[in-house]
Amino acid sequence: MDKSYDPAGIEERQYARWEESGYFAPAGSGDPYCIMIPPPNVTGTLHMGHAFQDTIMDALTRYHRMLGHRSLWQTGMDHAGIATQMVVERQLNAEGTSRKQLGRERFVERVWQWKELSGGSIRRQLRRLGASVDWSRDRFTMDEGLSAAVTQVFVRLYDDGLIYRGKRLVNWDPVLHTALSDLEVLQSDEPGHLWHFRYPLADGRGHIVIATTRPETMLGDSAVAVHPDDERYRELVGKKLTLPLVNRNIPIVADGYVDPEFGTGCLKITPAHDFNDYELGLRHDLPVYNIFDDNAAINELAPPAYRGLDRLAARKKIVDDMRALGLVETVEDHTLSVPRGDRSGAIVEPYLTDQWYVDIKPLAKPAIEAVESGRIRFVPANWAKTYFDWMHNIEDWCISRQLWWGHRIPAWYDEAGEIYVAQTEAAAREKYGLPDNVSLRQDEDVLDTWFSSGLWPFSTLGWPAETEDLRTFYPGNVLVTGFDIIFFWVARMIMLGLKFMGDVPFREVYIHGLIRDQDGQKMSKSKGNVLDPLDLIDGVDLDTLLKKRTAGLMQLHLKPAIDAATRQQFPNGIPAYGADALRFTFAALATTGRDIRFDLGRIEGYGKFCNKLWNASLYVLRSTEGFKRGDATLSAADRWIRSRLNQTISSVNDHFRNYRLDLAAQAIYDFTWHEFCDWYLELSKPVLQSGHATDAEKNGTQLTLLEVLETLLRLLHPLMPFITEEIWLEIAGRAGVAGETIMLQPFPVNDERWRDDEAEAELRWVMQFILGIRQIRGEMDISPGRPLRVLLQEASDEDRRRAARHAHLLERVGRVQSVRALQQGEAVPAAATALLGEMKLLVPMKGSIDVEAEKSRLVKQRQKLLLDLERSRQKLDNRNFVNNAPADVVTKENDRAAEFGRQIGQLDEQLAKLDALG
RNA sequence: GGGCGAUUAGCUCAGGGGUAGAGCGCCACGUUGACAUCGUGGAGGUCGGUGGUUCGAAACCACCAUCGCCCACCA
Repeated sequence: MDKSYDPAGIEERQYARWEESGYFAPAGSGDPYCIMIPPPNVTGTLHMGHAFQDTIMDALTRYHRMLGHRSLWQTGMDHAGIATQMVVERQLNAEGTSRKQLGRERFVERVWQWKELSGGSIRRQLRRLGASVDWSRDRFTMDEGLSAAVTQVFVRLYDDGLIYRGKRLVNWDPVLHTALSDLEVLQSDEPGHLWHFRYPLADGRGHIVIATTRPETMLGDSAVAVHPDDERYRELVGKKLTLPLVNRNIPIVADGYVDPEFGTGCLKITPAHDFNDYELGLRHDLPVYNIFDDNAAINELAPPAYRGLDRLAARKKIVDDMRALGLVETVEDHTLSVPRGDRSGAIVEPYLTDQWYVDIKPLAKPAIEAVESGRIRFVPANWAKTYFDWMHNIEDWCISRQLWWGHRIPAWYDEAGEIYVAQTEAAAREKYGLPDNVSLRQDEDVLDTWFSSGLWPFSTLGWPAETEDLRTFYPGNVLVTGFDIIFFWVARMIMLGLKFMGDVPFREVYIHGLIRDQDGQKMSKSKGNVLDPLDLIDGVDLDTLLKKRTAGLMQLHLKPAIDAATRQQFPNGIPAYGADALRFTFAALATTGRDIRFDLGRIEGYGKFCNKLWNASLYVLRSTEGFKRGDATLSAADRWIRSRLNQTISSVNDHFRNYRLDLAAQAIYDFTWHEFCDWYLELSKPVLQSGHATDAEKNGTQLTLLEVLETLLRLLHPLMPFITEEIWLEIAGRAGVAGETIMLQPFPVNDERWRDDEAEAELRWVMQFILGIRQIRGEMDISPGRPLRVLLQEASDEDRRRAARHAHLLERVGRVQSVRALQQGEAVPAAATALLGEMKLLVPMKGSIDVEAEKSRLVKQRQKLLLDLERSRQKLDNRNFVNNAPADVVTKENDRAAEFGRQIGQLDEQLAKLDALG
C-alpha cells in the first residue's frame, strides 16, 4: 500500500476493474432490489444535485447488493425536449445560423450529435462518482425501445378515450413558440400598473370605468362584466358599450365571478387572452377575438393601427391613444403576478390553439389511492400531503409541444382534418381502413418530455414486451428524488405505472433536500455559484474556476461580482478531495431538511477522514506483517472494540433502512475516528510493541485489528467505495477473507455474540483513568511526554485489580510511569487529583505542580458539580416529582445527587490538603 | 388566500419528555515509530418569543415573530 493516500489513482484503477468484471449487473438468486435513476437531462453535465442524488442511490444499491439482493440500479438519460432544444439553438445562434435555417431534419440530427457529447460527459461523471449502475442496460428516452413504448402508451390512452385533442386556451410561450403545461409556468410578482379606462355606453348616456393591468388585451374584449348584486351597475346589465379604439359594441353582463370590491367593480372580458375570461365567455356565449399571433404581437384581426406591434409596444400605444381620447381616468401602481415560462423566462400568454390533452382525473384517482393505502410510502411522510394537494386539484395535462426535439405524436390527419391515431402510418391505415390513395400527414408536434419520463420505470425494462426483467424488477423498491419534481415526474410515474402495469412503480419515494451553496442560495449558472462535482474530486485552480463560472454568461454585467465572490471564497482554487470524500460529504449532508447547504468545510473534514482511514490501515498492515492464525486470546480491549463495532453495525443498518445516511455516516465516522483510531490502535501498541504480551495475546490483538478493520471497510463501502476497496484488497487475505472485491462481500450485520458489557465497563475504566491523567497534564501544563507517578486513593479491590491488569496500557497510553495504591493509613501527599468512581487518582506534586493552579482547577470542577447537585436536589425536594415520576427516574436522580455530593466531598478533601500546603 | 418547512455553540447541522451534542472555527500545549490531512487539553449555548399540557418542556400543543419554499390567485 502506498505510504500516502492518493484518491485519483485508486479511483481510476478500481472503477475500471469493477466495470470490466461485470460487478454492477444484478446477480445471484436473492430478492430483487431495484432503483431507477431519475434520468439526467442531456443538456450538458451533472451538477451538485445530481451528484448528491447519485451518491444516495449508489450507497443504497451497494448496500443491498452486499446484503445479497439481486440489485439493479437502472441508468439512462432523458432527452429533455425544451431544455435540450434550447441548448442546441443557442449554439446555432452563436454560429450565426438557426434552427429554422437548418430545417427540422438537420436540426434533429444536430441535437443527436449534442446528445452523444453530453451523454458522454454524464456517463464519465457517473463513473467518476463511483456509480455502480449496470451500463449494459443504459437507456435513453428517445432510443428505439422507449420510443415504441411512448407511442404505444399514447395510442392506448387515445383508444381508451383518455387522450383528446382540443382547441382551448393554453400557456403559450411566444419566444419558444410552444404550448406549456401548467407546471412549466412560474408566477412571479412584478411591479406594474392598474389602468382605469372609460368605456362609453353605446347609447351615448355616459360611460363606465374598467380597471386593467393589460390594456393591450382590450382589442380582444367581448364584454364587460359586473357582479349581479352590485347595485351600482344593476341598471346597466344588458346594455351595450362601445369598445374604444375598436368601435365594437359589447354587452355588459352580470357574473358572480366579478369581485365588486376590486377596482371599479367592472371587469373587461377578453375570452381569448385570459383563463378566467375564457370560462366567463363560455357561460355568457361571448365571441372570442384572438388578437395575437404566435409571437404575441397584434394580428390582423385588430384595427390596423396596432397590427404587428409587440405586446408591450401595443400597450403603450393603446394607453397613449386612450389618453388622447380622454378615456384614461387614473393609473395606479400595482403589483401583479406575471406568468413566465420556466425555461425561456418569457411572459407566457394564454393563447387559443389546438393541443393534445390527457384526461387526467381517471388516472389520478387510483394514484391517490395507492398512496392513501400505503402501497407507496413517502419518506419523509409529510411529502404525501404535498402529493395529495396537487392530485386532488389536478387539471388535464397538455402534452403536445411545438418543438422539433422529442417524440413525434403518433397521429395523422387526412385532408379533411380527420384524426387517425396509431403506432405508425401503416398501422393507422390498417386500423381505420384507409386506402393508399388517401394522403395522410403526421402531426408536427412532439410530446411533453415528462410523458416519456413517466414511463421510465417500465419502459427501461423492456415494456411493452413481457420481459423477465419486468417481472423481476417492477415495481422498483425506492425512488430517490427531489421534491421539486413530485408533480412533474413522481405523480405521473405513479399514474402511468398503475394504468399500464397494473401496479405501483415503486414502494417507497425517498425525497431528499436540494443542494444549495454555502449561503443557502440555489446554485445556478447566472448566479455564478455552481460547483462542478468533478472539480471537488479532482481539484481546480482559481483561473480555471473563474473561467468556468463566467463563460457563456447571459448577463455580462454580473461577471465582476461573480469574479470577486469566487476569488474571495476560493483564493487558491479548490484542492482535490477525491470521490470518496465528496460522497461521504453528501451522505453526511443528507438530513431530513429541504435545503442542504454545501459547506466546503465539511468536505475538507471528510477528506481528512479518508486520510485517517488510510493511515490507520497502514498501521494495521505494519502491525500484522507475517500474521498467521494461531492460538489467540482476546484482551478486554479486543473484546471492547468488537463490541463497539457491533453496536455501530447495528445502528448503521438501522439508518440505512430509514434512509438516514447522515446518521449512518456519523456513526461510522465516530466509531472509526474516536474509538478505533483514538483508542483501540493506541491500546494495541503496548501489546504489539513491547515485550510484555504473550504470543496468544499478540495474536488476539492482531486478529482483532484485522477483523475489525476488514469489517469496518465493508460497513463503509457503500459510502466510500474506492478507498475501502483499495484497502480491503490489501488486508482481506490477512484477515482470512477470500474474494476479488469488497463490493460483493456481505454487509456487516449485528451479531449479539460480540456484545460484551463487561469489556466495555473495563475499558471505560481504563479510558477514564487515562483521560483523568491527561486532564491533569493539560490543565497543569505538564508536558505530555513526561511520565507520571500515580497514586490511587480509596481504591477498591476491583480498582486495584484493574490497575494491575492494565498497567501496560496505562503506562504506555497514559504515559504513566507507575501506579500504586495507597495503603490504609498511609500519608497522602500533596497532589493533583482526578476522580474515577469511588477512587481518586493522585499525581503527587513534589514542587513540580503549581498549587494555586491545581486549586483553581479543582474549584472550577467543584462549581460545576455544585450546579448539578443543586438542580438535582431541587427536583428531589419537589414532592410532585417524587410522587409522579417513574420510580427508576427518581432512583436515578437520587443516585446522581449522591454521586455529585460524593465527588464534591472528594474535591473538598483535596482542596483542604492543598490549603494546608499553602 | 391555502399549505409546508426552518429557527439549537462564531459557522454548518444532528438530536429529542428527565445530564445540551458533532464537525469546522477559536485558545493553549505537543516532532509520543499510522497519521501535523495529526495528537492532547480547553473556552463557547437561559435550544426564536409568549402561553399551555406535564411532577418535569429545548423536545408535545396553541399563538406570535423572522426567514424560506410550494400551490392558487381579483382584473
